[in-house]
Amino acid sequence: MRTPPSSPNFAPIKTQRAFEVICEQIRAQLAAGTLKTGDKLPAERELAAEFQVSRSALREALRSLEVAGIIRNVKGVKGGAFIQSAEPDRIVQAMQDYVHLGNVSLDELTEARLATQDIIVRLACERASESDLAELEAIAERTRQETSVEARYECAAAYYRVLARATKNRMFGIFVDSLSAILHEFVQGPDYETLQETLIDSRFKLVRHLRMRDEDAAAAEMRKHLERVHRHVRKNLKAQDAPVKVGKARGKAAG
Amino acid sequence: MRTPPSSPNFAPIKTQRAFEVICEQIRAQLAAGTLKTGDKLPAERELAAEFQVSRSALREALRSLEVAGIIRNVKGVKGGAFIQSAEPDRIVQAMQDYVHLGNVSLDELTEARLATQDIIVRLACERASESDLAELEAIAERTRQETSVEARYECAAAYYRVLARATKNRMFGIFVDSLSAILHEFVQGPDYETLQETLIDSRFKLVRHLRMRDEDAAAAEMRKHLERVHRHVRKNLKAQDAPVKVGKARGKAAG
DNA sequence: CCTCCATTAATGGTCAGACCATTATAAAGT
DNA sequence: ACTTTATAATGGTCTGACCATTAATGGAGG
Repeated sequence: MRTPPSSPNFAPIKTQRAFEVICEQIRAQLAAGTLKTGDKLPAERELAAEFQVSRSALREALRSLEVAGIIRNVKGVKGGAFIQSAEPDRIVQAMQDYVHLGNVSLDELTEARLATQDIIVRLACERASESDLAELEAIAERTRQETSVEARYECAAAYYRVLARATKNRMFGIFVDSLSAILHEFVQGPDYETLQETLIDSRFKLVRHLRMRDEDAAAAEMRKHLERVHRHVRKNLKAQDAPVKVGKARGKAAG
Repeated sequence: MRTPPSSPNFAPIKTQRAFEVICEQIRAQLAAGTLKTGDKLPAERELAAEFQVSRSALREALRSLEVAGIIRNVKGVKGGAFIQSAEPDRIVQAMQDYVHLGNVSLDELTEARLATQDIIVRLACERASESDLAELEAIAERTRQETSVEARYECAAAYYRVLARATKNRMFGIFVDSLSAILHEFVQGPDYETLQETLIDSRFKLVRHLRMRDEDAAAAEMRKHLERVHRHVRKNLKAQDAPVKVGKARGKAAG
């Protein structure tokens, strides 16, 4: 079973299913610019005829594209499949799935988050506009008024999102959103409230540092904050069965 | 059309389609641990009966899960839908789609890459085992022997992947893979070869720094390397029509 | 007893045609 | 001019069928 080091690089054969070919063609038109955001694809029955496949096969293709966030299906006359503008939701979903499949530990997530936020804070420090900063303050203020845990989480997510936006680089927004969404599943600790005052203080402090363009102070504040949250989350791992584990389950079919 | 600041937070209604409910249920079982990697779902016809939906609806659900990388469908007797172990491919695909939908510029990608690799190099510097380092050297050596552009790209991707793995944090691997895949579409410049010698040198130098655990030198080397690549890519933007643009196309249906 | 090959049954992939729910538009009524 | 009703297009679902692939079964031949 040895693999010669400079093997002829056989391409793994893969039965091309109809819907895959369709997806490829549409993705290709997307990459080529023939299709762009807002465009509408022909109706299903029509498209099926064009591709010369059955409607069900075509539908599976459309379903794939929809799940991938590329199109959006709308019912009724004048409905159809519309090319969507890019939303990071699907990436977040994909990362979430990845974690659920049991390959990433809480520590890894936290470390990635720490590192990512460090960059973000520093970039935001350079680039945040006054309106960004004002928005951050507004969100911090709103957090104080919210009571439900869920609403406060929403505020936190919004805060991080605005902070990421202040870097003027959308990639960071994606990373942050993904990590936030995943880590959110761990929160829900009972004494979540006790942290709140400290958290809100920290948010305001951070904005002050940003406004002073004090990169290091801002980064330090963020780090302190995240570590505090991490310690808290760690102690309150979602009760039942600690859904995230590292080990790879290598089991074979259990049918 | 104003949105009150503290609005009651109406949830956007959304017709629940059958296949979505199915997906949710399966995802839930996944998050709960009832389903785990390697498990096999019942056959389509059986599952459809269980959910009391038609086979087509069920298939659209399975298709979604497959596209999401959660299951893998295999034909034939003893075939079926198997829960997959986590592969970052889908995340990469999602990010690629995101970029294709026209929201991220080359500069953004490069900046994100620079920042990410900086972290990775520093962490790898702390944590890389000798076997990691040896593997990196082996890949660099192999790069020198490869001739085709495509093979060399493969080497580069492998190099970055191993480097990311050396951080012992899978999240970084995902980020890097995604960025690599996307940036790969930009490469393909004509004088790609002229860079090669410099590139390979750089790879070896980096490993030396890592082995000395000289974090700053390693990070600097990586930075220099990436900036060189970036300058090159920038000059050789894929001929035709520079597929990545920043502006948001806000057009409405063109059916 | 073992090996090899044809048969068979289960399964995913595809197809064809139908009906339902939703929705924008057109027509009709007031 | 406005409202109401019909109409037709469209996505979502259902039914039932057939095909291609594949693992297991079982028999033929050594």
